[in-house]
Amino acid sequence: MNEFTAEVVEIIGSIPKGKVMTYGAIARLAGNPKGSRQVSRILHSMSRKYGLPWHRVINSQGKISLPIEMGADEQRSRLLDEGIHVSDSYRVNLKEYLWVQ
DNA sequence: GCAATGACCCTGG
DNA sequence: CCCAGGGCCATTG
Repeated sequence: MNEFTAEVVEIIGSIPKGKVMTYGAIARLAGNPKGSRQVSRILHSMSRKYGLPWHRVINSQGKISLPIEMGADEQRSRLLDEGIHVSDSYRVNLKEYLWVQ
């Protein structure tokens, strides 16, 4: 596992309950501003293995990016359980829930 | 080695 | 707010 991947895992693991972060922000903090797609891939392949809070990661539009068939509903309910409001159209208010260091 | 593939992002319109 | 187009880049086949 390379430096970037390790950083991404570290950052995602640091997102507190009740907050969310975007793919782009994570990529920037990990040192690769243009690696948002890689972040999604890492999430897809290693979230279970590293016990990462994958549900706290959404896209820059503040929407759940995970396709329905891949578990968007599960992600939505997990966020709701943490007190994060998610609209019927899978949108989250970033102003309110974005995790900024 | 080359082409296709994304849990993306930004800019306009 | 929604849509289209172009850009990005490591992983896959």
